[in-house]
Amino acid sequence: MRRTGAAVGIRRQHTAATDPRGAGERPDERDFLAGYDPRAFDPIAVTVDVVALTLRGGALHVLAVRRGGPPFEGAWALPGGFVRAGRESLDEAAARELAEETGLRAPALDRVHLEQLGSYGDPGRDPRMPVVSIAYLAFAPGLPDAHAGSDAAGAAWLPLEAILPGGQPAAEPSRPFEQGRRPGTHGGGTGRRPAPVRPEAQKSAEAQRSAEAPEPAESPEAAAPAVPSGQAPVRLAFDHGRILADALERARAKIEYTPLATAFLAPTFTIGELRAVYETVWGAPLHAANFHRKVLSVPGFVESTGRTETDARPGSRGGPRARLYRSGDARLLHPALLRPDREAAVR
Amino acid sequence: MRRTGAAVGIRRQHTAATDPRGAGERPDERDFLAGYDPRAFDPIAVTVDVVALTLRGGALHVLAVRRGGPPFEGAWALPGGFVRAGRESLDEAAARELAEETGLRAPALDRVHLEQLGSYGDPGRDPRMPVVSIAYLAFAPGLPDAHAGSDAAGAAWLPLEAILPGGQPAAEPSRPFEQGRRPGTHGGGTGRRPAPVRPEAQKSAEAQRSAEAPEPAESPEAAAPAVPSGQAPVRLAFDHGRILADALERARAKIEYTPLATAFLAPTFTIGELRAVYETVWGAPLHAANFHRKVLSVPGFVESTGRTETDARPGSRGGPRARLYRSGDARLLHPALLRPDREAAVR
DNA sequence: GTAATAGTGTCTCTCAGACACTATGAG
DNA sequence: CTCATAGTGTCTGAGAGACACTATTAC
Repeated sequence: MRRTGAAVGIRRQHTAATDPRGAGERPDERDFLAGYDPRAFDPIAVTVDVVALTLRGGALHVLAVRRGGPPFEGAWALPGGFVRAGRESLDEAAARELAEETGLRAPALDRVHLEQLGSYGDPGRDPRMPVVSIAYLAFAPGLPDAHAGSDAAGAAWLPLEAILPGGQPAAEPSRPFEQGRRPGTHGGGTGRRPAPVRPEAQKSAEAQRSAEAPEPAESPEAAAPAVPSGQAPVRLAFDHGRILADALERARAKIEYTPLATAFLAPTFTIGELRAVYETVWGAPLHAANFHRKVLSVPGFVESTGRTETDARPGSRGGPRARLYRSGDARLLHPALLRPDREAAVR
Repeated sequence: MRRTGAAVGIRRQHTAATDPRGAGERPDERDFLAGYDPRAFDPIAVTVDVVALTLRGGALHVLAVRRGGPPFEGAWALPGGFVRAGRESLDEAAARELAEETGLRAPALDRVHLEQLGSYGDPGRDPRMPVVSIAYLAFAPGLPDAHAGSDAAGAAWLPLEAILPGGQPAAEPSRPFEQGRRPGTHGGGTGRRPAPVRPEAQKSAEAQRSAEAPEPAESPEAAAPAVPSGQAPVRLAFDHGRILADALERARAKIEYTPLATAFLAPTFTIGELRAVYETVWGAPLHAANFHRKVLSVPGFVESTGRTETDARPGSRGGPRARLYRSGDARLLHPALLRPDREAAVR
């Protein structure tokens, strides 16, 4: 029997037994009436949760807020909130939540890519009441520290590797972020290319917090988990771990056939920076020369600005000034970039 | 609904109505109340809608129900209904709706692929009240006539071409279902089986009602549209037209990289039948010889049964007996099948 | 100087697409 | 017989991946 990833098998549900509502009458009638008085039904809360991804110092980070009360008090969770019934669309609600948590305003916010990821509504996912969450996925360029926004007890960018060690579903031999990048570990994670492991990615987790990306000023009163320190996997509240995993897989797939990787970068960028995005999100090193040629060969992916890097280049180890590009007008990459590996994902 | 005594804040969130984004007070306090009594919020109804696609006589059909009351009384709509709060997951709700509408029971229903498509929650999409719909997409093998299920005034399989003439986004020169086999065009294609396909699809609208798919006992009072007669595009109720368009695009993309096309077929099938699925869903003719080789070369896509067609082959105009295959165990096609042309279209 | 990067050239292998061709069976 | 299909052989062009190589800059 087929069925891919998120597919569900169908089982026959029976419901009659426990249905407290009228037995004889046509369900449609009930629905009709319920349509006018939804309170005849058990209420379901509708929220949006946002998985906002960004790159800080060469590592993927996700925006998280600290919960100030039970359940999961003190735990990290995805930012989100209730949809304002009838007054905003789901997309608008997600954008609003993102803006509140990041403190971004219009101009900067426009550079953020936001798309719907999926909905989560398993019974019991919130112990208090039935809640359906519509999850959104956001790609943002390097952002300043998260605002402990208006309605967030504490917000911070957490390194993804602290939450999803190894990187994700579909157990692959290639462990994206942690493994293979550490000095002591065996050569290359994927095994493909032992040498060119990018040092940036390597030191990212630590180096970042200390120097380039000092963690956001923690909400003072919150004593609990500061930004997690590398090793022990952080468990997100509710089913947010699963949502995050789904989001990561979506992000990895999406940059294959769309130019959205550029959404992680400044308006102008070098091919090397773009390659770093792919390497970080996919968790695998890419062949620099071929990547370069490939990107320039896909119509509409990037367009030249005619300029080159001029200022001091952070972390540069030397080399010629790279040319600067901006995002092109293509919405789909054609042909798509191919993720290395993939073999294992099939079975 | 259950509530736990000590509940605090469902999530840092302000109550929608007030949302003073209160200066001093901790938002979490308000959350406390909000989480505790969701009725403090304007209620949002949560429903699932199912886009069930099947192939009947060489044309894509979608399951639809006729609305028995306002709004959109008499119009066709996607089958769907309210999620039973706290007692079923979204997936289960979708499966339940599909079962009710198709009248399918366990064994047959297990062969149906069902996956979440996306959520729709624009304000005003239902004139009566705020409703968020989680849409599902189903691929089903040729199914019998739709049951006027327990809660459906009338249910029927409508030819997609009657609703989305021309087929959908990305307006292509290739018109999916209507475009005829151009004599002189290379062998295969939508034009493959000129006899069965064309006329069928064309007359399907009428023929179906009279012979092959007699409309489910029409809801007597509903005078409105019988199964739409070919030409005038049917407008679905609510935003279901857009949902259907999204579903079709998803289906077209999904069969590229998953073996889900086989979900439209019987447990065993020929390569020619499989190709007909692709041609119908993509609305474009494929090169028969290359398709054949390609399918057999993708690991895990199909596996041979060792048998060949034996019975009378409907619509056959001669030729050798085709070998029979069944679906393989791959979840992803590797490398993927490529859709002809491709242009722009991204969400 | 060394080391690392930007960018180009070019080879090989895979695969998609096109065509040619044989074999089979319905009418 | 004709004609449409099932299935195989094979060529060509595009493109991915690998490697070699030059040029440029930080240290």
